[in-house]
Amino acid sequence: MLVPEIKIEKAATILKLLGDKTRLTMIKMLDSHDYCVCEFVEIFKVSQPAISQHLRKLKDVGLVRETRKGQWIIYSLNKGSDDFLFVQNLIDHLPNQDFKLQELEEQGLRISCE
Amino acid sequence: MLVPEIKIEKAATILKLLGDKTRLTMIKMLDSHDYCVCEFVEIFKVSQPAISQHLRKLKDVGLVRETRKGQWIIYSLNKGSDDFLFVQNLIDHLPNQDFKLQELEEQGLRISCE
DNA sequence: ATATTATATAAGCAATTGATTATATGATAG
DNA sequence: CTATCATATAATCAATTGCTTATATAATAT
Repeated sequence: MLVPEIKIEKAATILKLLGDKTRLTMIKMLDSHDYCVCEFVEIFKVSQPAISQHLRKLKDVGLVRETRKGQWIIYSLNKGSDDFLFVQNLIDHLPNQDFKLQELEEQGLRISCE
Repeated sequence: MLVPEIKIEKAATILKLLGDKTRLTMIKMLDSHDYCVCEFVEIFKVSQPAISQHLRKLKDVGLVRETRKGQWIIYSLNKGSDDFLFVQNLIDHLPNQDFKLQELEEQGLRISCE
């Protein structure tokens, strides 16, 4: 056994969650650094509730954590998750999404939650 | 870049497909050896059309191949797929499912397509 | 040819999903 | 205390999903 095992049911649950372009991109983005909800809203061009609902699903399975910072809530990868390695190995195959952050900065929207 | 990259969209499509317990188990099983449709029907306790539909989805994204062998159709992993490494790395985290084959053999159902 | 077996496709349906709008909660600023 | 800003939750809805049954296709056996 080369890698720690994850139960099929749990793996299917995680993969179903990541089988959505928005959530998969979020997770890849969070691999580089943390983001607040309002930044995701700008980036994905969907409503704030839609973003909150995606983040809630990711939080419910333990893939992300939230930290309040004043009026903002910052989301980060939960690297302590039992299944983190599974997810990490997976997102290592995906192209870096830092250009999204750059786009945000060019629009002056990054500063909003600092 | 440590591993070949896969586009976010393609990755999400594959992960959505594998985010189903039946299909994820099928792919893991096929990592050990090939199966015919009728064996999957016995193993998963769902209708034959349900199995055919799962296999069709896996075939449509290129993860499996089919080979006719008389009246049976044998499915196998498509190791030539561009995304095979992505899938392989993923299923390496899953527990072996060979016990399902053993159950089949104990019921005398394995021999049916030989 | 006809019957049988294996598989695929079509149609229908209940459950789930991902979005929206409306509203509630919670923190900060005046 | 009240207004504002950030986020979460609730309600709703159209689209998608995964199953079923019915039927079609394709190969084998008699």
